[in-house]
Amino acid sequence: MKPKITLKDIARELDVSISTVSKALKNSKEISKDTKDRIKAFAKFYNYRPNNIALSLKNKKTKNIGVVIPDIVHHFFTTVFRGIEMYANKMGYNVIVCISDESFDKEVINMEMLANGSIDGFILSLSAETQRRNDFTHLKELLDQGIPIVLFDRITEEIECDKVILNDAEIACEAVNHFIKSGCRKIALITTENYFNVSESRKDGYAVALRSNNIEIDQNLILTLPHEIDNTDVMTKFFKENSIDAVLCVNEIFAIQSMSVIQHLGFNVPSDISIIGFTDGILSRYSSPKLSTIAQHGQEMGELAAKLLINRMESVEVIEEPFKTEIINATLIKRGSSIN
Amino acid sequence: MKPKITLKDIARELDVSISTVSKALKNSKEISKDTKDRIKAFAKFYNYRPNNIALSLKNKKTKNIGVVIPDIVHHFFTTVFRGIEMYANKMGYNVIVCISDESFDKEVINMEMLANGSIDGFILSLSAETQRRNDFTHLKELLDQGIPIVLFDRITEEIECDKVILNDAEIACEAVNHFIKSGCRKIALITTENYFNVSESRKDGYAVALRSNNIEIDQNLILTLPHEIDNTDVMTKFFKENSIDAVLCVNEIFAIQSMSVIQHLGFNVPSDISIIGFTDGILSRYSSPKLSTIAQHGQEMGELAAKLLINRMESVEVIEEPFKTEIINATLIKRGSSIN
DNA sequence: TATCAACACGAAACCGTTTTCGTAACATTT
DNA sequence: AAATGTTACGAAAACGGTTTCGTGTTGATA
Repeated sequence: MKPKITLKDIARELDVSISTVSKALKNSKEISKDTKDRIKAFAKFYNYRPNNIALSLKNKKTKNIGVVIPDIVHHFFTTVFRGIEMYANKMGYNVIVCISDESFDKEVINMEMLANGSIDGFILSLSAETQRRNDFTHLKELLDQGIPIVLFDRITEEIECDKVILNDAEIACEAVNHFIKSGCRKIALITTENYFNVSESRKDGYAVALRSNNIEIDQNLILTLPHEIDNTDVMTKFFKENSIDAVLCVNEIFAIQSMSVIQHLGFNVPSDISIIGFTDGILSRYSSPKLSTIAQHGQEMGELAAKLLINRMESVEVIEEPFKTEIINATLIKRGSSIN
Repeated sequence: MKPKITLKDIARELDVSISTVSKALKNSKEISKDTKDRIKAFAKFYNYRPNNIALSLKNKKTKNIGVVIPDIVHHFFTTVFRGIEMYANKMGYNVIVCISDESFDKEVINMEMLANGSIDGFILSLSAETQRRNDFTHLKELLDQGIPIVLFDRITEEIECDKVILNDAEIACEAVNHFIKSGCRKIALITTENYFNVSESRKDGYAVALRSNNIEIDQNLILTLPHEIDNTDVMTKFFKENSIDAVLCVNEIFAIQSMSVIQHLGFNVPSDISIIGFTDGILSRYSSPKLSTIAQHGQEMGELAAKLLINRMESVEVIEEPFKTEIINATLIKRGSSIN
C-alpha cells in the first residue's frame, strides 16, 4: 500500500518549497538544472502524477464531457457514444455517461448534478418524455450558466446550440424513390409516435417522395406503433388487410418484425414485398434475406458532436461563434430485402 | 448569462463570513435562525449549488466510478453497463466510461488517467490483449494505491479483488445436457481463442457434459474461430465435413451465423441440427426459428459489481473484508432452435 | 565601491468547500 | 461584582495544485 504522492511530499523530502517542485516538474527555467534533475528523478521514482481534482479546481476546467442518452442497450446510441468517446479521448477528455431512460426527470436531475462542476459541457439526445412535454427549461438554464451543449439526433428547435442531425427526410425520400424505381407503388410506412422529431422528418420524406411521383398518400398505409416491442399481431393485420408491395420502417426492429410477419404470411421478400429499415445494426446484417437499410453513421455523428463541443469549449470566449447545425448524410445500403 | 454563485459571493452580498454561509446552509445550530433564513433565502433565489470539484478535493472522494470495458457496441456489455449505471446512480455516484477497444495500452492509459483523482474505484472487464499478455501490473499498482477494483466476466486469477462472473462451465454443461436429453450425440462447439477465461470455462462445461454422458470428445467437432466476423466459409466446411446434430456457440453471432449456414446447407433447425448460443440479445429474439440461448443477466451482473464496489469504498477502511467472487447464474432459454 | 541585472528560489494568494477553534457579546449564577 | 456559561459568528487551516510577486545571493558593470 503506497498512497499517491503529492507536491507537498516531494517538497518536504527534498527540502525545497512546493512552488519549486511545481516549477521544476513543469520545466520552468526559473529553477536550476541541478534542482530540476533532483526533483524530477524523485518524482519519477515515486511515480508522481498531479491530482486531477486539484487541477480542475484551479483551472476551472474538468476535462470531462457529460453525455446524456435515452438508452444504452441500443445500437444507434452505442455507435454515437463510441464516436464521442473516441474523439474526446483523443483530445484528452473523459466521458461521464448518464442514461435518461427516456425520462424527463432523470434527464433533468442527472444534468443538474453534473453541471455543478463535474463537467465542462454536454452532449445530449433528448428523452422521449422531454420531447413529449416540450419542456426545455433545464437546458436553457445550463446554457445561461455558460455551459455549452450539443444536441444530436433527437433535438429541438427551441434551444439555440450546436446540433448534429441526420438528413432524415432526404434519406427517407431516397429510400422510397428506390422502391418506386423498382416498380413498387403501394408503399407503406411503419413509424413511431410523432413526438420524435426524427420520425416526423422521416414521414415527411416519405410523403415528399410519393407526391413527387404522383402517388397519392394513403393514410391506411401508415402504421404508427407505440414501441419497439412485440407488434406481431398488429403487423399481421396490417399486411393482411392492405395491399402493400414495399414498406419503409423507421427502425431496425420494426423492419425485422415486418420481415418475419411478411414471410409467415407466405409472401416473399423482396419479390412480393420490399423492406427498408433504419439503422445498420446487427439485425440487418444477419437476417435472411439481409435487410436493406439506412446507415446512420452513428460513430461519425458522435465524433462530430464531440468536435463541436470541444471546439466551443476551447475557443476563446470572446469570439461568440454562431451556433451550427451539422447534417450527417445517411447512406442507403441496398441488400437482399429490396429489389435493385 | 448568470454564472454559478459561490459561498464567497453569498458571504459578500450578505456581509457575513464564508463559514457562516456554509454552516447556515447545512443547518448548523451554531447559526441563529434569523441569519440562517436570510442566507437560505438568498441561496435559494440564486439557485446555489455546491461545487462538486471543491467537495471532491475536500472530501477526497469524487463519487465517480470508472468503468472500463472492451467494447460498447456489444449487447452483453451494454446490459452490464446499464446495471452499473442504475445502481451507481441510485447511490449517488456518476459513471465515467472508458472503452479499451480490446487494447492493452488503452486500458492502461485510461485507467492511469482516471486514477489520479478522477474516480474512487473501478469496474473492469479485461481487454482481449490484456488477457493474452497476462500482464496485470497496472491493476496491481492501482490496488496498491488503495483504489478498489471489481472485475467482471473477463477476469483473472492473478489479481486479488472482488469479482463477478457467470457460472459459464455449469451453464454450458446444462446446455449440452439439454441437447443430449433431446437425443443429440454429435454435439459441436464453436468457440473463440482460448485466452478468454469465459471461452475456456464454457469449453470445460461442454467437455464435462459429454464425459458424464459417456460421449467421447471429438476434437474435430470443436471449431475455434478468431473473431465475430464473417466466418461463413469456415462454418460451411465445418458443417459439411462433420456429422453434427447439435451445436453450442459461445456467442450470439456465431449462433446466428451457424443457423444461416445450416439452413443454407439444406438442414432444418432444430430437427436436423439444434443450436444454442450465448447472450440473449436482439439477434436471438428475432431470428427464425428463435434462438435457444443462454441469458447472462448482464444487468444483474452490473448491479452486483457496482454494489460490491460501492460497499468496499464506503466501508470503514479498518475492517479489511476478504475479497468475494460472486457468481451469477445464467439461464438457459429454450426457444425454437433446439428440441424440447 | 556602489549599482544593477540575472539567477534561483520561497511566500502567499487562489480555486470552493468544510471544519476546528477562538472569541466577542451577552446572560446567568454565586 | 466576579466568575462562568451560552450564543453567534469569524479566522484560518486544509484538500493539491499553479502562478505572481518578492527577495537574497551572485557576478558584472560603471
